[in-house]
Amino acid sequence: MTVTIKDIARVANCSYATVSRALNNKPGINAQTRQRIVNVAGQLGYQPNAIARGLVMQRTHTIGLVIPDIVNPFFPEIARGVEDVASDHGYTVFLCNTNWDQTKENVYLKALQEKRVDGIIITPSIDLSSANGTDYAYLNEISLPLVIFSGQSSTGGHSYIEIDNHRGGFIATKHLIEAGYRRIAFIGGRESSHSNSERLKGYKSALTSYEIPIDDNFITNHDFYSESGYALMESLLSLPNPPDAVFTGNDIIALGVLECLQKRGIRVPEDFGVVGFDNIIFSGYPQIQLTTISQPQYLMGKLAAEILLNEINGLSTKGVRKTILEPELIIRKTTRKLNFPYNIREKSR
Amino acid sequence: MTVTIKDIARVANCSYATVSRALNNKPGINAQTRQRIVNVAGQLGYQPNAIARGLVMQRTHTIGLVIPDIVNPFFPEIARGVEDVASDHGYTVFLCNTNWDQTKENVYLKALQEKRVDGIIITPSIDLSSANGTDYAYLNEISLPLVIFSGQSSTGGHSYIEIDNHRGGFIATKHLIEAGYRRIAFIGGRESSHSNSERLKGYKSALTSYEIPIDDNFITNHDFYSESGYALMESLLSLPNPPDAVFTGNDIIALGVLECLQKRGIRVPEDFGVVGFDNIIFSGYPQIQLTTISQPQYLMGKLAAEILLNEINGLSTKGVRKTILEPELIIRKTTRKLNFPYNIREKSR
DNA sequence: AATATAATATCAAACGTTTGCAATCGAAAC
DNA sequence: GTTTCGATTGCAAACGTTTGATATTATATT
Repeated sequence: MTVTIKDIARVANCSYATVSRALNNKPGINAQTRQRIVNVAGQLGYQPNAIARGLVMQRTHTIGLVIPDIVNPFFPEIARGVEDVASDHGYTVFLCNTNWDQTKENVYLKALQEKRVDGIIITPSIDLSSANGTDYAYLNEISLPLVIFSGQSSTGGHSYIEIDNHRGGFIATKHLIEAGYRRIAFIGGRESSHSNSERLKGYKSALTSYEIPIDDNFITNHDFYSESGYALMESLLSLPNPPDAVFTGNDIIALGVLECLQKRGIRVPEDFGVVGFDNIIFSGYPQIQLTTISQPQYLMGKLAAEILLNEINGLSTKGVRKTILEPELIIRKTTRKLNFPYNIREKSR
Repeated sequence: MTVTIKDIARVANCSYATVSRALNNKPGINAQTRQRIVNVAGQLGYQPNAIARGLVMQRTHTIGLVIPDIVNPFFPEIARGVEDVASDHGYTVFLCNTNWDQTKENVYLKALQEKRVDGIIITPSIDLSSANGTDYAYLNEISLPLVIFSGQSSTGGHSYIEIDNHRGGFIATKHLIEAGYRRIAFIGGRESSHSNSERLKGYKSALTSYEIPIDDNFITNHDFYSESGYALMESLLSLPNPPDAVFTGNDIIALGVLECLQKRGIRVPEDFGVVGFDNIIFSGYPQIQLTTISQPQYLMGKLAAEILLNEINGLSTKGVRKTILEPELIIRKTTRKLNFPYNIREKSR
């Protein structure tokens, strides 16, 4: 049925070793025979079998990308970044979407290893640094090149790349404070997510810096979905002394928050400020104009892939590489301008 | 380094044929030996080599998904759908994002075949039915199970699934007409895209049904991106006799259109109506509220994968299967309510 | 006790490549 | 006319599985 190297050898009248060498531009083949073989291969419509090749080469030119939520526009940009560099280097990527499901994450990781991918990029659905060891020990058991995206290695044994989430949370909150909001709440996503908990820490740190007391009732977490943002906003507003601003775990949550606010007829930014995180493309749309913290998504995807590919090809200098990017505050229309002489001085962090 | 079936055989003191059968729950193995082997495998941390298995089985439990734009929220939902059913059936999916680049599409298709995927789901970047044969002959040369997503087979040789784009274009335009808009323009995406040209045909057909003349100046095409929608809206507005409504090739374009309109201070829906296509999640957000044509994205992804898997496993009744779903008009806030007694009768299509 | 039968285990080929080593072949060198 | 050398080419093993055919063993049957 399918044509193999042996078929070519038969019609080109040579051994299949020669065919292999000719087709792969290996040295030591007569130019004419090479040409003859190439012609025959073309005529027969030969398509090399990457599976067979992978078996002997112990390399599949395949990488795995494990992400928690392909529907959040943050991740497609990442995926595009890794995919672009992967394909530029002749690699193909397995997409694994976990829906924040740890079990699924484990299943995928196992499958990827069985499929003998050359490396893995993963956004773990839980915080490796705080998780109890047993849960996520498996990540440390992976001997493949692996880069952790937006999360840190629990052992320090893997490269990772992320934005400085703590700082991101800090400048977001600082901005709210400077814009004159005082009762600032936090609506996070998954409590167990690394990025989420770092952002929360940044939030707390900013409040502390400005000597604003931290109110535990103002700190909420649930999901990285807008429904969750909507619901938590509802509950925050029903507090006896509700907040006048909120910093959210990501932009999607913020959209839910905005929806709630609009429904309640609360004016943004006049009476209520909101700052998101990620700067997904939709946050910049004129109807939304969400103030947020920017992550260079496509670039981060590219970087992650480059780091991984270097590691795969043994080019990385001494293994583990930690890349931390600077977050950037994007001021738009969901926070008011600083025009209150509040006379506040930021304490050093 | 890595432990193989032979290692297990050695310590379990049996042949590796036995190990294989034991681990795969094949019959004819003594319960005790099986248990012993399973134990050994566990102790050694054995991970089956899917590459080797794929070579002998001629099956990789892998499918390819080729889409033109992972960043358009339409496609991540699709991807999630196919991935969910794939993973439920023990399949892994290669994600291939072409950025509407035909060359890239070809490269990917070749790579997928070389990697011996069991099947492919593809949204072709050009219209197969109208493309000149040579260009897209390659799709017909693919002997793998293949389902065409949102596009039709040029030969009828492949299954496909899509929404009725013609009808979608028709009801979108009809709605604009019934809402009282009269100078209705079309801002499409890729002219060569199947779905786009079908939607355009539907648009024309609706105008004709209502005896509204078709103005070629009102028919524009470029990209499926919002920048393109913005730019084309600009140019339409600079026409001596500009339109008062627009039907766009997809929601993303509509967002660009809306942005332009807002910038120009044109009131929507009072003075200008816009209808999109796809009903991506963001179209429903309170700040956007775009009237559009709905496609059940996740479901379509699931269906595509199910059809493909059936074909792979030889379950499909007699090969080619054509699935065409009904589009649904979602009326929101970018078109005004029908409150003009225009006294118009729809001609039968 | 000898034979038939069923249960279990092994052998070896196959899947389609790559590659170290050996073999061949001309021609150049002596 | 040998010998030697370099350029080509071929051989065969290896990668890690699966599986049909066969061999072995234990049990049941007479």
